[in-house]
Amino acid sequence: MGRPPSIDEDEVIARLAKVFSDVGYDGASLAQLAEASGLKKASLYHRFPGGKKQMAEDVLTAALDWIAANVLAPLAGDGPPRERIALAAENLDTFYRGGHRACLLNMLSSPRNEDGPFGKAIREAFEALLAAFAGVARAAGASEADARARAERAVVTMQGSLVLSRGIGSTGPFGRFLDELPDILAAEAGPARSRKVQQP
Amino acid sequence: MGRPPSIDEDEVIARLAKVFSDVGYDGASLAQLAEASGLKKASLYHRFPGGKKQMAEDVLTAALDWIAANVLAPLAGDGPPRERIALAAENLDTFYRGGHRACLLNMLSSPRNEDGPFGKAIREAFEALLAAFAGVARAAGASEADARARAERAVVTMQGSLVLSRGIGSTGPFGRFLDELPDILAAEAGPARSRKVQQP
DNA sequence: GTCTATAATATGATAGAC
DNA sequence: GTCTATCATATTATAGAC
Repeated sequence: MGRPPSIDEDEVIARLAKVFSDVGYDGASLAQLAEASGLKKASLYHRFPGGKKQMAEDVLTAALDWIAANVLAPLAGDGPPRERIALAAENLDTFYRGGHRACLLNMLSSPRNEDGPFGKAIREAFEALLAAFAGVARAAGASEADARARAERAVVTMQGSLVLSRGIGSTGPFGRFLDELPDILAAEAGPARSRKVQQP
Repeated sequence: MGRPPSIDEDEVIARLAKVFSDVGYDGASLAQLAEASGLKKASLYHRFPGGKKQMAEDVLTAALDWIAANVLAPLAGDGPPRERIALAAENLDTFYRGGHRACLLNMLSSPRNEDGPFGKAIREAFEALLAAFAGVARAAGASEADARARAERAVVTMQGSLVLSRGIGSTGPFGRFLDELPDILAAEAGPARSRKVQQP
């Protein structure tokens, strides 16, 4: 048999993920991917016979699996909704490195979803996240329509805060998104309480 | 003298802008840029001696000028705040083609703002937009801190809704952002009115 | 100002030794 | 399974005619 793997597959995927998250699909060259992974180009092709496209696919799949296990699953749990949300927020913070890492769903997106090799996976991932957010909002007492609106607001705010954090070079916006996530998804106050939000 | 310009410069910039918005900086090849602009590669280099980098810079500058004139200026006007916001929203709808076009600030972003040729312009553009939004929120009666929070929420929602619209292949999220923009920036109700939002 | 033709390099990918 | 060496192509960019 050949040599033993010099690097764990999960570690290779993790290193490739950083490159794709940083510079996107087109921006990632094989030279860069080889450098980052610690493998030579030919070794990368041995592990990913489908080439760069497969690398990105496997990276995306691994990311979505992680999100499914650490964000979607907690949101669908059976504890108090706000506790589920807090756990999901904590894991999103880990996933996005506190806002330092861009979202693959944004970095791998193509102009029209249907084109591009990842359009279908990206659309399904967004829809799964929307469904999970809506589910916990529903569990917190929102109507079906309100839950959907809250879920969209959560996804939109997450993506937008990541874009702005990268744009201004500060993780502030993403941090504030995490802080606000519970109130975005679960009604802020009981039915009889007066509001204090949006008033100085 | 040489031949007259076969295509108006503004039109060339507009066509290049579409390419960069669609596929980003790295994704845009000179073959693609030449095809889209209607000029041959050598003619593009005649107009943009700095090459692809200058094309993207000029495209970004033109976009930011348009935004300054059609979004920032209206927001800083002297009419009723909600009218200023309505005009800004209308022009943002035009600029982003109803949500079909991605934001250059997102497509040209680099991992760390400081790297990349456009980081400084992008950061300044975000800050100018934040300042303009905060200004109109302030004019609508918000405190300085509340105005800043509302401005950030507006920028974050705009960027996030564009990302989600592209991701799911529907302009719905961006359309809803435009609808909500007045309430994001200006207090929704007078001080004495009870709330109806976020309750089914 | 635009074009055809071409240069110089980087890219994605493969062959074949160990 | 990893590597060095290489291939074919696409890329950015330039030269020079009109």
